[in-house]
Amino acid sequence: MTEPRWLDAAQQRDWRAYIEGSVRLADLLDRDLKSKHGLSTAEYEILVRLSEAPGRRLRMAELADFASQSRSRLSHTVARLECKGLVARGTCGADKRGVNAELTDEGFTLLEKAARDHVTTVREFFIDVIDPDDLKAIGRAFGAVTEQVAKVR
Amino acid sequence: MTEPRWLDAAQQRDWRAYIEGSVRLADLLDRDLKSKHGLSTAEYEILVRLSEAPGRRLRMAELADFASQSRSRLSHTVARLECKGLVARGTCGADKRGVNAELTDEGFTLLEKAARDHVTTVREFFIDVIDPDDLKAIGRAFGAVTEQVAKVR
DNA sequence: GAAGGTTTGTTGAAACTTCAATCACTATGT
DNA sequence: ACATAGTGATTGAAGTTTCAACAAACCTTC
Repeated sequence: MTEPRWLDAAQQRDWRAYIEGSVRLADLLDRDLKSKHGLSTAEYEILVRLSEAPGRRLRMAELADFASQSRSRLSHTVARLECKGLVARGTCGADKRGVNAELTDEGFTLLEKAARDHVTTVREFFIDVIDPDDLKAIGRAFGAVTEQVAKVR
Repeated sequence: MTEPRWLDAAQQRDWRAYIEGSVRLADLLDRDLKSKHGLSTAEYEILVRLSEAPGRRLRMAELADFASQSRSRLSHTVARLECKGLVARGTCGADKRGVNAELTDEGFTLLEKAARDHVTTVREFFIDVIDPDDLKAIGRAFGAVTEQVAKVR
């Protein structure tokens, strides 16, 4: 059994700080969104992506990709959002297999409110506690991570 | 309704890069651990914390804290780990409410194997694709995030 | 020393995610 | 034109997490 390249003390500290911080932050953001607007982070992410798409609509597969969710998970979640009246589903013209998810007016209104609170919380617990240069570093680093993960997918 | 302080373009780019990268990385690590060793990230985290504790044992509440999990979740997860024979539960002497979770030899052996593979994957998709200075920045930043989150809990 | 409040850990049900199977449609090759 | 494979999306069941309620032990204070 070949010995792996273990992390040195500093790398381990940084990696663990990241794990702990990211879990705690995700937890907090989730509770915040849920308590104030009844949305999970996953649902919020879906609404955001739809709101930015042309015509506020996207095919399920694209939406799944933008929101970093599996298709199955997206199906279930969109079904729930449809029940709440925040999203509507319809067939898209060309490909009869395709399904479009579209943000309803009600969904857009809710999202506008949720986004305001959300950005405030993101600032309070993330942006405003981080040195601006460190934030840039985070952007670079996680861009690289995404690229690397994409290579094997 | 007062207008919130929205993120500027660069902040938004960095924040989104982080969200996407962290979700994709967590996903990948989870699948990796599960396929190679049958462990979820949450279970792995628990085994790691136990392995580092004196006597390889910890009270449930401490373990929950170290592993950034709710007590309820920990109860369920430890129950599953106990079924698999990786962890054992016993009462702790002083406080009769307390329960100790202890890593079994079998659990330790599995963890040793899992940790080797895990560190390799963490390197491949995180450590080794990030500039060392950026990694330090991540450590600083998420340390600050953890502190800030801890203030309100 | 008993009442009231807090902490610890578990439980069951509800909500959510994952996994494998499936269905409907499209694309390809012969 | 037909068979075959591939793609898009959904489904139900199994597994996991969250939530609220609970019981047992501890702590305080009168």
